[in-house]
Amino acid sequence: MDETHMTIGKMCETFGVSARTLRFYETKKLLFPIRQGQKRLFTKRDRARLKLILKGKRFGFSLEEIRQLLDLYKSDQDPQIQIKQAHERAERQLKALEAKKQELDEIIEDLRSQLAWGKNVLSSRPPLKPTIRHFDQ
Amino acid sequence: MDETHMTIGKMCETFGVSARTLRFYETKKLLFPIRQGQKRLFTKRDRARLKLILKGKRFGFSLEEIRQLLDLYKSDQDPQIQIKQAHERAERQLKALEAKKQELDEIIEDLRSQLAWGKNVLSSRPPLKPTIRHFDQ
DNA sequence: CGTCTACATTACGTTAACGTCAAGTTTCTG
DNA sequence: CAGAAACTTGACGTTAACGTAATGTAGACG
Repeated sequence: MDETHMTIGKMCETFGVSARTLRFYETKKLLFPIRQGQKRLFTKRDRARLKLILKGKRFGFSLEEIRQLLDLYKSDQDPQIQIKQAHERAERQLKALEAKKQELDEIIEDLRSQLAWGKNVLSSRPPLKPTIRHFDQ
Repeated sequence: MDETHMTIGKMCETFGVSARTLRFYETKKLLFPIRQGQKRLFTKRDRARLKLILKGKRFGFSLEEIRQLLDLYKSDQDPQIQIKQAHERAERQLKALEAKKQELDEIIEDLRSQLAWGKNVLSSRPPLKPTIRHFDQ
């Protein structure tokens, strides 16, 4: 059992995804398993990438967005200028992410105020005293 | 010009969406324009809902998720028990939202550390001293 | 009256992200 | 060595969220 190389089946049970999904991610250049004959072997790097893919998906990113995020990790060993470009791309991504976070905060706030409203309604209608306005609506 | 009722065209230009989209949202029970003959007239309530729809979309929610959020607003004038149920649903939603926010924070953190790494690489290769390793890669 | 504009309905097309067979290998195991 | 297990490559199916005609109508206007 080489811990640095995992078969597709082992990957599936480890990460709770289907084999189809892993193959699909390969065609989409998200993963790059090496080959042993026909069979795929997923490396430590693939596993790290998959973790971020799943994290991104749980959050709601598209695979294309995730690929762009992953690409930030890719150019580590490129010459200076590419690193700089990657860095700039990363900062733009970060801005976008924080904008998204802002949207989420707004939605949460909208719901919170709505919740508060609901609570007020509940507390202004004590359950022991049956409400007078039965047929409002 | 009745400010409380808007035609579909006016809606489009106000919110920057297509007529198809508005009709589609109607079929999906997200909007409930009234009819004047054949024509749709969108009420203030529809506009409020559309605002939240668009906000949710910018964030990345599916229409189904958005519909569930909107349903929280729906039962305001229902009897007590429904308010209470809505309130509970709202709190579950809120939990989910905050979990999502947590995911986002994690991704942002992942990227931040990667960014820091990029910066280190950059700063460890001062731009004035042309790098020795021109043909690495 | 004819034409334009704004709207309507119906219906087929599109992209993303896989699911789901089908059918053929390769590898393990008794 | 036979059969199961695990894998492979197609290739078609599915859902979501609309786009994009194609075609029809109702009212405004010169």
